[in-house]
Amino acid sequence: MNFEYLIKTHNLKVTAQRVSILENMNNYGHINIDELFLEVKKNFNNISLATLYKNINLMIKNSLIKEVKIASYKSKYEIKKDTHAHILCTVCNEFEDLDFNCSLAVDNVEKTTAYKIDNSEFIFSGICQKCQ
Amino acid sequence: MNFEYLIKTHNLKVTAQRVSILENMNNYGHINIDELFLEVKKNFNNISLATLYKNINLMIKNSLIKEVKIASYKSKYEIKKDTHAHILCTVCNEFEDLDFNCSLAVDNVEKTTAYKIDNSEFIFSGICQKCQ
DNA sequence: ATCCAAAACGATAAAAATTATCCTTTAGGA
DNA sequence: TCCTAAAGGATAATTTTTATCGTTTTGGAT
Repeated sequence: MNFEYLIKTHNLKVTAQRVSILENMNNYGHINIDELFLEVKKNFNNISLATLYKNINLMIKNSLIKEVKIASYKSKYEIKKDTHAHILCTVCNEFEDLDFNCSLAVDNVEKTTAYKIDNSEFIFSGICQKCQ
Repeated sequence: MNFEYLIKTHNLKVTAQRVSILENMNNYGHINIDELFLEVKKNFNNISLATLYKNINLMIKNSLIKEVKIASYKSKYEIKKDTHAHILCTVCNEFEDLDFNCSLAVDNVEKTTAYKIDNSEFIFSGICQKCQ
């Protein structure tokens, strides 16, 4: 994935710190602030936590990344892609994307509520096969 | 709704503060910590914010209430009931329950992933009819 | 009704998470 | 190469949440 291009097309200046943030989000799939801070520190020993927060907030505002809030866990951040559901194992804490057709549900809800839906969050949680 | 009974059956001692917390959650449907603090203060002028946090955490642990986390909003709390979806208007911030068949989706996901699902969160957001 | 221990309360301190400020450095267009 | 707006790091301040502690209350046993 070309992170420089991704940053540019979202009207932000390209910095090495930002590229590193996106690289790590991409490697992890989803990453929380503490994990991200540790990872980015490997490249930029003196990166400020404030810089991390500022970038995350800015990238969210500019629709480059997305925050996923999960009850009793820290927020996770991911690079924006097509709407997709998530599934969490509350035993091993594995958290993954799900191949689930969200648009069917969205269409249905738009019809019954007359809302214009522009975002939907689906989080399933339970116990994965390995942990059962 | 009998809140005393609800508290007792969840193995907690009945206090006037807890009843007030549940009453307000029930009245609002969903309420965040700040709103709840203001409301409960009307009955208990000297209630401590710490007490509110302690009770919320305890009631969550004992499955009496539930936290709903929403990106870029403060968490909302609601009395536990059957799994249901939520919908948010990002213009007027109205937040309501949705009559949406979650169990169909859960069944589907259980089959395709081999997870044992015990909870699911569905949050739709967009613009309600009035705000369009 | 009274007593008692565990639990809950309020006040407050402490810790954790997030944001703001300020000065220096850098990105990227002119 | 120059210049300005933006980004970085350091740090302070603010906000949010949790822990502590002494007092009070709940609810079961007497």
